[in-house]
Amino acid sequence: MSIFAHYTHDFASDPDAALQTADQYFQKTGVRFTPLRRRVFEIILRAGKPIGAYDILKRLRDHGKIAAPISVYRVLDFLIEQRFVHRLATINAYMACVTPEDPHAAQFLICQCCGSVSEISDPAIDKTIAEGAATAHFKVSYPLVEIMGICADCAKAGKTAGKCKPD
Amino acid sequence: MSIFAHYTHDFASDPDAALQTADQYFQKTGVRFTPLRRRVFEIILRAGKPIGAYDILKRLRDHGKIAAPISVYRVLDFLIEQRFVHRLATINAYMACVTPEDPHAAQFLICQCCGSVSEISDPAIDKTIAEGAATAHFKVSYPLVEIMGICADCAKAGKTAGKCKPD
DNA sequence: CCGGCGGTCGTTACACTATTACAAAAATAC
DNA sequence: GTATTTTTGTAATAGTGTAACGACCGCCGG
Repeated sequence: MSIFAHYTHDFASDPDAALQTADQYFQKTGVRFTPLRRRVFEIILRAGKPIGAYDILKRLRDHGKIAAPISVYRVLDFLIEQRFVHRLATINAYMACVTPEDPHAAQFLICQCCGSVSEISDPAIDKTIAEGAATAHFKVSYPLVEIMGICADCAKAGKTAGKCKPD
Repeated sequence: MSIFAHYTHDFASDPDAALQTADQYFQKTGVRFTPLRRRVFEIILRAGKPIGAYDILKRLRDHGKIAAPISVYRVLDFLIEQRFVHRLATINAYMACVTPEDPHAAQFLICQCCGSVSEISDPAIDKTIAEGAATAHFKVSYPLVEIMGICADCAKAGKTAGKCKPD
């Protein structure tokens, strides 16, 4: 259990449970969770870390599915809209979020050394952003916060942004 | 004069002055501000809004310069490192910042209707992000905040995220 | 039953964004 | 003036995302 456990979504710890949650959610809402959509969501969940669109495509094909990029992007758009998946613009990757019922603004800590990403959900950050935008009379639809830096593990190993190997 | 004037960088209002500032800055620091780098910075300044790497390339070529994408990207890396240019990850575009001497975390308000981008620099946002990251023992190198939504002008015209034409 | 309708998916082609590898040229240092 | 470092050029390619169009599938009303 990491030091972030109380703070991050344990989005990758149990893909099966997450899929079940999704099944129930879509059953309840009547939104169509088709086999393709479910399959893509499962791939993202089992990746255990952010995954690129073309990696998803590769894994679809590994399972005998013939698919084009556009199929993946369409499903990603759907899953993002349904709040089951986040897009990380800085690294062009996608990761799962298992708490779509609880709409929240998420922030991401992206390690420049090891590539790991932690999702946090800090209301204080969300609040100051909302206030800053309001000052500019700007109506927020989606606040994207991607914090680049060095994670605790890499920092402990003596790594820095410029040099990702220990001294 | 916009309502943001006290709040945003008026980065595009006077390209000539910005270029002069850059000239002086690089003279002072001894960092090489080559003709190509200056030319690209000028193009970004005169664009008056975020501009893509290939648009920069096009404009270089319009002025008789034969150049490849890599040239533009190298210059962009340089300008970003020198804090004269920001990269907007969500829209793959670049825009000028005229206050590199005053290192600051910037936040961007990106209008989903008209595509305009305002740069704000809200210390409160910066502070809460720093605190949130510290809680996770994460060492921040660059906090990226890109707030998607509807700008004041478009909101006034009755536009929304889904429908970018007035009712 | 079936015809229309909206949503989903397949197929093809393409546009846009960014990088690798190596060579030439220019500026700087000794 | 030669060696070294930095910058730029050249060519090819990798990676990311969309457009356009048609087929299919489920659903609803007639």
